[in-house]
Amino acid sequence: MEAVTLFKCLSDLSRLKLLLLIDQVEEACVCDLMSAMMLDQPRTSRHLRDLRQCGVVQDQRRGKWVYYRIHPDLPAWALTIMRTTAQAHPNLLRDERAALQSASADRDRCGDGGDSSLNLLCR
Amino acid sequence: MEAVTLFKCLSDLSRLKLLLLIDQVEEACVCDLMSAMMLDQPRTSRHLRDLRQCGVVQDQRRGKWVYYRIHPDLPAWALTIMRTTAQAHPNLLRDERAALQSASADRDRCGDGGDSSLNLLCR
DNA sequence: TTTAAATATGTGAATAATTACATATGTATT
DNA sequence: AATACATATGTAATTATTCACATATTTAAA
Repeated sequence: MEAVTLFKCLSDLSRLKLLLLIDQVEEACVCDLMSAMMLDQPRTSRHLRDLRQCGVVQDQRRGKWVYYRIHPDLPAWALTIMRTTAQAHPNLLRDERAALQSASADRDRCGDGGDSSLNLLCR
Repeated sequence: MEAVTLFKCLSDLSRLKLLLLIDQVEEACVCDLMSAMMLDQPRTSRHLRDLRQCGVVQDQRRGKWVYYRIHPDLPAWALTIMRTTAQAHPNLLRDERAALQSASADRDRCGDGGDSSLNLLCR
């Protein structure tokens, strides 16, 4: 991966947050990411597509949901850069991480493949 | 410094190279940077101004020349990111570093404040 | 005080990135 | 097969970035 490619991905605040968030939670569906980021659906999807096309994340469909995670082939230096950034900015993802955690907690409570319409945070 | 600010600086190949090059040689004048990068003067100057405005480099005029160096207040995480990138891409600056070294060697040979018109590489 | 070298900037054109809104696709459920 | 939910994409408008060319500024030297 070219250095500039990664930096372009990281040079937009939404994409940067999405990427660091995905790294921190291992895996997340678009649904949870957009609600955690308070970003509308098309924009979330487009940013994720950008990240995917750069090879920095991987998507996997499971039923209705599409889950994103860091691409397994992402070189170590890229991970180092992402994590260095996250460590140096401990508050950058504060709200988003809290929202994401409570969303997935809610889903766990309501059943995983279950009716997400009960989950207010996932809409 | 905001993370996105640094990544914007690094998301253009010329700026990335300029920045890593400056870091590696401690200090360089615009003159040498543009010849090493084989970039025209206005573009070199504009990129350096961008880097300066983001607070990532510092300029200092000494006579006719303006010298750029990494800003002393640049946070450690930013340096880590730059150097991680450089380490992971050992060939990125190969030609530029060679050109820069031979240019400064030439200047040393011809005398430092001296007539740079004899220095073919510095024009 | 003219000249030349080094660097910076004004400005319009060209390109690229981002957004907004509508609509399409894929999947499960009824 | 009809419906609803999750996600993706077409497209036009907006905004930001980059570029090219000319010109300005600063400094040293003649």
